[in-house]
Amino acid sequence: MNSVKRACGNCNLRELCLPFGLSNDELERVDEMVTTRRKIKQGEYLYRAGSAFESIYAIRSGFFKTDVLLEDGRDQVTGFQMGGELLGLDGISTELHTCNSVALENSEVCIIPFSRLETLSREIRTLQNHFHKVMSREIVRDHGVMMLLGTMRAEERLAAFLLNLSQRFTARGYSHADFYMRMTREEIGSYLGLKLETVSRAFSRLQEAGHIAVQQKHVRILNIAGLKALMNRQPA
Amino acid sequence: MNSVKRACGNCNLRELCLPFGLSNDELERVDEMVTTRRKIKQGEYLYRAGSAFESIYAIRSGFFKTDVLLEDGRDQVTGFQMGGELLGLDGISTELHTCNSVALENSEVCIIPFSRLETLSREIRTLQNHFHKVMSREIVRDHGVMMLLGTMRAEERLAAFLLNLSQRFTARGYSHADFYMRMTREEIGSYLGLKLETVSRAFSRLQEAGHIAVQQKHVRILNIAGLKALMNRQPA
DNA sequence: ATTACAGGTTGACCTGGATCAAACCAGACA
DNA sequence: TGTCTGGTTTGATCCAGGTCAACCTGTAAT
Repeated sequence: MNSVKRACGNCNLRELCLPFGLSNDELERVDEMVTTRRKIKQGEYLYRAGSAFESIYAIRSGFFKTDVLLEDGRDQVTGFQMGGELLGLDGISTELHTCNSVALENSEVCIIPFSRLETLSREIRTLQNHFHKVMSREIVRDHGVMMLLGTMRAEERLAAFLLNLSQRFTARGYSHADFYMRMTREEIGSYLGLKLETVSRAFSRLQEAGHIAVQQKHVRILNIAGLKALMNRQPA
Repeated sequence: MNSVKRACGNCNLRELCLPFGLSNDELERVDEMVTTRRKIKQGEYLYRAGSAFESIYAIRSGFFKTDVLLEDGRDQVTGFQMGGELLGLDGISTELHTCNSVALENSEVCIIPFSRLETLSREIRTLQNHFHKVMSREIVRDHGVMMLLGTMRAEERLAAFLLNLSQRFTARGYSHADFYMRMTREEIGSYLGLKLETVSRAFSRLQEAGHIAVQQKHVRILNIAGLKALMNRQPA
């Protein structure tokens, strides 16, 4: 943990993150709310299911996954998060975290005490509205995953996944067509409702079809249109 | 559409719905916000994907489903909603609805203009916090569905689904063990990521195992513990 | 009562992805 | 430089659920 001044004002993720669309004045007030950061090493937990919820977290750098697990040991990755995205929204409802959040690379988050966020968003309309939009966006994203898990075949799921990553990398100023994935095949599989072998085969088939070039975690997208077309194929 | 006075104060779903935990004073102010209701006949749309978002809706009576559809015609039921639950939260993010909402029986909703809800929740802390909890709960629910779609086998999915319905009916004062389902096998299948035939077979197998008694849409739960145990079985 | 029809059940067969098993590869470390 | 290890790829086989098809049931209209 370390405290900071001018957290948000200087952050280049500002426009992707919570302070989106705020005036300088308002930005300063948000800065007062976000006084501490926390570094999380690769493999460490940001929070665990069942622990008390007090804050949400904005990713300043790095990469995370969230997962839930059943009593019997089965688990499901519910999302991968990158810079500018918020973690911990699931904890608001019961004031307990309902999933685990693990850093997939060395990362840093800004700590946003939730009660202060509520106070401030009673005072700043723009902040309030934007926070609501962020929560709503998470719901929409989840519906997309449900769609994917409920109706798509393995290759379509992977195509959808890669397109989504690509688009999020683009929004952060990275190449849309050439990136390293931080997660393993098994984690991708868990997220997509597939086994790691199936994920691996799907990668191979997309490569054979000339849509992508893969080498371990390094992916290059060669034919975006092809991937998109794949997603909209009728099943069977 | 018809206007009403004392919408929430007289509503027996008050404690399940948005006004949860409000004082009488606050309740009156919420009443002023919720001035109109709307009846939707079975099969009619409350809203459609792509239409402008202006309000969220609280279900006063009846039963709904929401679904998203892909260009190619495939669709996925993303949820079933009953009295006291909110509809339309997905629309906040883009100010366009992202799914369709259809009444599965003759229903009535209270219209909650979203901008007024934001105004009021800047003034009433309890309302603000409760609204955040409701949104967060939706995210948690979605994670549950992702878990179900990603890791469970057909019978487990159906067991989880029935237990969830049972629990929600209980919260509304209906029998936890004896209810009519408003949705078809196909709709259940779409929600659970299964074909209707598989849903039908799963019903039959749960019945053979003595966990439930089914006759079309009428379900009786005979062995809750059995259903719960089923959900926590290791796959294969 | 008779018919029509949407929804539900059941059977037979097929297939995509799971499972099991054996290499393979790249980076870490001695 | 070799070897260890966690992750990945690939092959062979299996099976849960999909697909196709026939039939049943309850409701509602005539």
